[in-house]
Amino acid sequence: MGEEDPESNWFSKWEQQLPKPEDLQPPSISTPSSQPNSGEFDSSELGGDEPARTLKRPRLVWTPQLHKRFVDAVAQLGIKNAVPKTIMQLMSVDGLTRENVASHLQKYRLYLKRMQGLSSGNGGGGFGSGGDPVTDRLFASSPVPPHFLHQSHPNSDNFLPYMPVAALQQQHHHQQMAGHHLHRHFGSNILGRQQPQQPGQPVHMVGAPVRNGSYVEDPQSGNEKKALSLFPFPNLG
DNA sequence: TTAACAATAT
DNA sequence: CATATTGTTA
Repeated sequence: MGEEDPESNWFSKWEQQLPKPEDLQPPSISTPSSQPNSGEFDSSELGGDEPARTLKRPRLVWTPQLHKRFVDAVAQLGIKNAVPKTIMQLMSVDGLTRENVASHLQKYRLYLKRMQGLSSGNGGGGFGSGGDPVTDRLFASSPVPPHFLHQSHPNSDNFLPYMPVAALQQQHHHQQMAGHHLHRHFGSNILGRQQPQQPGQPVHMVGAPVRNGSYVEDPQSGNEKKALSLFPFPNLG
């Protein structure tokens, strides 16, 4: 009885939160009658769901849209302030955690670094070693600000391009003391995370975790953990 | 204690 | 390979 299937809980809700299906809608999907609910599940599914903490969520699928917001946030913040927490807050993506951004940020930095050292005219048609076109595909789908490749001057403080970032408002409230639980009442937020929608861009979530394209594994059903990297990009094939 | 970062694991 | 997770340091 220990193991259960918390996935479908907040999961289905996330999907409903989709902002708008840009133009992706492959044929033969949308089969609502088939919810991968492996039967057994907790019947305590009242409005007091708090799956945000403690439960493991499926691997986040970084869609180009999500990455776009990521790069956008980093660009606005500047490399200097581009730290996971700030980026996450500026992205205003529901459900996104600091760890999620941190992990992606790490890879993104590697991507930038790689590009710097390798920006030698290799226009010849052949990507040299290591230059996996597939790997860059995601990052390539988003324009990388040029100043990203610059080194922050140790002396010059921050000269951010523009910082209307009122969203950086940190919750200078009582921080959750470790060792005690705190019951909270969520309104429309699925996750136990508050989203300070302040800045001029009251954008909501972008990017779906799963839906026509990527798929998350099923912990109960065998071991088929095949996350397909298929995003709706007819352009970048 | 939190958070960033690096290294590692899945 | 992509993301998660962990370890270490600030």
